[in-house]
Amino acid sequence: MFPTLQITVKGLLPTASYSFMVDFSCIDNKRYRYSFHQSKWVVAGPSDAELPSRLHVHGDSPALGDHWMKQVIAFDEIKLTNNQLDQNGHVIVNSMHRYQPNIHIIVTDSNNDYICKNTYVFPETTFMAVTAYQNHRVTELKIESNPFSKGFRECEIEEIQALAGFRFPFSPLLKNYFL
Amino acid sequence: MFPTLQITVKGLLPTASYSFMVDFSCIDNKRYRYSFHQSKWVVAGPSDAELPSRLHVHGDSPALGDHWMKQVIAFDEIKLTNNQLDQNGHVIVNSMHRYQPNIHIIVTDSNNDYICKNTYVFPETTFMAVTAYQNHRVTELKIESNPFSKGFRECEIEEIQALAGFRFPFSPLLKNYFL
DNA sequence: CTATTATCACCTAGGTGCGAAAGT
DNA sequence: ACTTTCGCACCTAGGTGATAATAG
Repeated sequence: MFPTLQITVKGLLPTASYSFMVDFSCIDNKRYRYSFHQSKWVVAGPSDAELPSRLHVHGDSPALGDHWMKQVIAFDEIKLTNNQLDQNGHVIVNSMHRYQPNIHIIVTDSNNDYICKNTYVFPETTFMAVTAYQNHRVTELKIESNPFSKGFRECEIEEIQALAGFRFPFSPLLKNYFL
Repeated sequence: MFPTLQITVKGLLPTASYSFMVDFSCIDNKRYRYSFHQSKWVVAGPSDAELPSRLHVHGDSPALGDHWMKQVIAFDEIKLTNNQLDQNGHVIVNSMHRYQPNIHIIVTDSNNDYICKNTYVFPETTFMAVTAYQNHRVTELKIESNPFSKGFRECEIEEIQALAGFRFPFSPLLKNYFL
């Protein structure tokens, strides 16, 4: 899942135990398709049948409030799949449906038994699940922003940097500019 | 550090909180050199000055007894250095000295405050710290056993497997045997 | 026709010993 | 003469979109 869902938290009890979890809810009961003509997503019918969302538990859970508060909490281990039979623990979603990630903060006692939870929802994190990008500008945005997509960047300076193996303007070997 | 130091534990309290740590003690006050003639390490003088060993804390710490008991505990994040000024948190050792890893299990309360600890020492894990292998049979052993050294293996079958991209005797494409 | 899957080249990130060079 | 450092090729491991093949 890129970009990565990440949050910072304040106000936890430093020595209390918390677990952080994320699930995904289908935002409406609709299936979408992308209208190339209108350059936007349009409703294509009612939503497909959906299994209850799998809960993704942040790998640091359970941990003390102190731990969660001292750095950005990144849910960079979340993987999505459209395979309803998935055995890898990935979160199952329906392609062409809109989703909203929900962040749950669970408070547990020293035995990690449940005490209570709060749920936080950030509407700006909604997204459309797809198996292929429908809009080239989204592709471009991802290529520009994801380090693993550097091989697809067209920006000239980036290409030369990749060939040269170093960053301007610090060149250990000037001749490498023209490989 | 390869091979990786790893242990299994039994008999912890499933809901008590533990931290696992390793430090390294110089086994004797001697510096060694490798006698190629005698094919063994011989004492070369008194040990060099040594700073107190850095403590390596297992990344899962603190965690419940339950967590530690349900899988092998691998200290695969330990890194050794001979740089006394190291800033990366690696464990500092003197080259050409013999070391013994010591495993500490610390029990903490729900606030992660210290309660008590036990230390376990396995003499079969002693090793000589080096900056270059002194005995080619050690090099060979490491090349054969470490997956990251596959590029140096001479065993023919391994080489062909690497080229073919699959393992005998299950060949998706027989012609690939002779690449 | 549209959506999905599988394979691929191309990356990031980092763990190996080799061998030349440098240090002591 | 012995020890250490550094850049290198070669790996493991896995995250990208492109593309062609497949499914429905």
